[in-house]
Amino acid sequence: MTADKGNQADKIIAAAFECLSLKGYANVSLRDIANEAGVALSQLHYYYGSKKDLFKELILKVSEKFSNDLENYINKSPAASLTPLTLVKYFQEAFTHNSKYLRVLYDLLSLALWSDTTKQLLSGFFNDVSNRIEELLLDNSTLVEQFNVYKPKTLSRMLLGSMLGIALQGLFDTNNNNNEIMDTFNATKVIFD
Amino acid sequence: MTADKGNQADKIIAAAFECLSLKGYANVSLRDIANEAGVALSQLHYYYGSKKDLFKELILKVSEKFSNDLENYINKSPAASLTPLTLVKYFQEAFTHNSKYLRVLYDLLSLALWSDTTKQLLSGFFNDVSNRIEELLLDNSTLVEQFNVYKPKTLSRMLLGSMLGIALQGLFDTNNNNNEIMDTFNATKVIFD
DNA sequence: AATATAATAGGACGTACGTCCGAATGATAT
DNA sequence: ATATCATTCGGACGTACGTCCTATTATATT
Repeated sequence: MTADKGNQADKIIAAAFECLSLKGYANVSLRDIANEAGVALSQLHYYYGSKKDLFKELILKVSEKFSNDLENYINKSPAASLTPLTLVKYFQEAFTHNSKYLRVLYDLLSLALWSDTTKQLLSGFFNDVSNRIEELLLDNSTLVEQFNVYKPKTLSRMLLGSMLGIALQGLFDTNNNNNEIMDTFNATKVIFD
Repeated sequence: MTADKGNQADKIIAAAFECLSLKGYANVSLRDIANEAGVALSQLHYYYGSKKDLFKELILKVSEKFSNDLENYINKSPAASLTPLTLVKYFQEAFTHNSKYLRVLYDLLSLALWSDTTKQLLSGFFNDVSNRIEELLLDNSTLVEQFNVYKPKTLSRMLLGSMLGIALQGLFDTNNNNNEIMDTFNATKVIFD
């Protein structure tokens, strides 16, 4: 999502993301984005046609980035320690170092509450991530046994939901006390005791 | 939040809520609200001064309603069965019968990501609810013992976060399969096994 | 070098928005 | 009945927005 000099279209998307992470969709105008990108307003229409289409593209980029990040995080973990806790650690890391992305994700989610096309895009993203978590669960046979009352799909959705909700809560901590939020993430480990 | 005939100010707030639940903050204009309320546009300025102040009022009303609902739900549960699972059941009920309120809550949350005054309002609300959950936890001495590794405050935040996240996820289920979401809520019970 | 195509910029267009004024109406007190 | 104050309304004002047209500049093709 860093600006690729020379590629105007990417520069615009990157600027859109930057604006979004600073002010949120409701407060961002195409003029803001054009300014941030250092580009004429009309360029946005030239490359993306409409505001809707521009943000459609942005959503695809953001969810792709999230999926890739998660995948990389999983892959760099030693296979021996690959558990659902990997997911917890990933969210802790994301919250600490990429809260900007989390804010944008939630902003886009709220957008999707009222727009069917956006909803479709993001529910696809949710499904992808949730399926990936399900794979993690299934890789661990003792876990499957431990939770055999619940379907792995259900468990993975529960886990993902918890992560998202705790992170969301953390974004509202006015004291900005990261320790408390990390502890809250950690508390989900009671699930695997 | 139902329109109180004769009280114009309340009628306007109720209309604002209705519009919000249908279209979301970003897509609602003061003219929409005035129409919904059956009132002249200028009345909104007369009673609330500005759009910001109107929604500030609305946020207070909505969070009050949430807190009250939860409190009522807790109180009508038999004391014997008063556990954190009460919270799970409350969210299941809210999701099934009051998803409109949940949608509005998330919309307002996303608003708060970018507005300090809104953030303050809603983080106060979060704290209230989280404190109430903490009381529920503390009432159950066996639970306190079971989870003595984690502070009750941390556990309550984890629980609330999980509920919010799972509900959020549910709002994006395009198949609208309520059974799956209820199962996902139920899966949080593994915490108390 | 000449020509065609793509990219960029400036700026105009209509629209929808939040705000708020001034007049009309209703209610209340003297 | 008159005066005072609160309430309601229609509509105007300036502004900011998304869209898109036209002219200009850069790039590629012959």
